Amino acid sequence: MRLAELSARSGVSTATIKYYLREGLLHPGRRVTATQADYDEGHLRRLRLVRALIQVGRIPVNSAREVLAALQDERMDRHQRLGTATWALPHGPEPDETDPATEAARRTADELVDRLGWCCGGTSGRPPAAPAHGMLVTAIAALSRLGYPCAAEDLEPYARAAQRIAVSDLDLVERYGTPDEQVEAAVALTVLYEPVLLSLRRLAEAEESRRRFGGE
Amino acid sequence: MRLAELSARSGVSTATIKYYLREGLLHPGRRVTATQADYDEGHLRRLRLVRALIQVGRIPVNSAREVLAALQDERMDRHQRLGTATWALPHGPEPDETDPATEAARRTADELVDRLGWCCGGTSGRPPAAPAHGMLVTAIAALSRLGYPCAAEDLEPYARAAQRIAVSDLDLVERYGTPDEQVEAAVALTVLYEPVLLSLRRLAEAEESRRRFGGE
DNA sequence: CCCATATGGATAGTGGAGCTATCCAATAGC
DNA sequence: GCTATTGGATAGCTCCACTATCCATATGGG
Repeated sequence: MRLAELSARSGVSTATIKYYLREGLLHPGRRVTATQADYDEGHLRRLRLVRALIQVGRIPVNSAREVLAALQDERMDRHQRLGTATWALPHGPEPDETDPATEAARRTADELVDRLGWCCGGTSGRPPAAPAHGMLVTAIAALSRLGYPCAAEDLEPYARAAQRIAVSDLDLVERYGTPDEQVEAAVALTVLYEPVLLSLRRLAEAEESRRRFGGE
Repeated sequence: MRLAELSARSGVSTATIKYYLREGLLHPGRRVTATQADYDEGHLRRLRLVRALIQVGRIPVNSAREVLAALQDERMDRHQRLGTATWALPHGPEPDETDPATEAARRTADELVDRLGWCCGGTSGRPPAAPAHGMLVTAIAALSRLGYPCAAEDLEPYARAAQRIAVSDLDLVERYGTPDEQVEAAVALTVLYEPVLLSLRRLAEAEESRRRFGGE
């Protein structure tokens, strides 16, 4: 299939596809002549994934490139590929180390991780802290700077919920046969279930707020 | 306190504070002379909230203005103010109605909402669907376009987790005395717990992935 | 009282992200 | 042969969140 057809079948403009090709999000097609290239179903599939990551998952183009690179890196096993892909996801500003709230937040995060018995994510020892850990610390610091409580105790219900969610996630992933499929599934599900989760939470909050405060 | 002091105490540059004043995220200070204005602790607190929403919650400036406007609109009760504020939060692209996947996604979302017995969020009848509902439909459509399963059945564990999270959220909110404080708390917690939740999920996924696939 | 300094306000400019429009030479297909 | 289309390169556009400059007006140390 040629560029125009790839564009028609994906609903993405040729200009944008060319942009993704330039940015390395999409492999170049097989060159047929000097002025023509051939794209296959794999390109279509990849293009749809790229669009989903960028438009639905709101991942920046640069991060998307890294995520996609990780999921086809043959040198790593499933766990490593998933880890590398997750590593590349956007994770907001790094904690501001000059702020005392950050240090307290770090302790809270560590305590939480300890309570749950997770071995990744701690600051002390072990592999360099995951970006998600910095993200957590930044958010806790912001909350406490505003005077909102978020001790390990307050966060625990959220962490337990996250744990159950992760189990569901990996259950979904294991429905797929080959490790390759599993890794793509893991990335797609990690990223695309984020809006699902956030929107469900907002709907659930509305419901709970209605239940408690409705009709005042 | 004058602009320079507000800047020093908040860690936000005077240029940025002026920008927020222009954009209506921060009330102008009390004018003392033609060239001086006086800012109080309320300004400092508001400024910290604005920074948290924008930097940690990654809310666009325009949305932040609407959110902040809602939380001090005296004409509404708690439930309404919280709803209006949540309404203004960013929610990604609207579902693409020309795509058949969208229609299927809408049915899935409706079925899920039915199963849980939520009365908001449905498409049929009742108040105009919450933006979060569109966000959910878009995400489900994107997933199914990629060939990933997300029937109501698959989503139910996520929705149950969201429900528990919403209960925790509102419990935290109810720690605050006045409705005004509660509304601010609700908005701050809705927005600032999003990164908390996402980062906890990523950490939990890493843990679960290590448990299942680690050391291959 | 004087004058360097600081202040608040207005306006224009910056840099990054994610496309988008234009141009071009080489071909495909009639 | 001739027109329309293709892939590729490049420059431009729009939006966003700031940021830098300018200016008239106070302020405060001497």
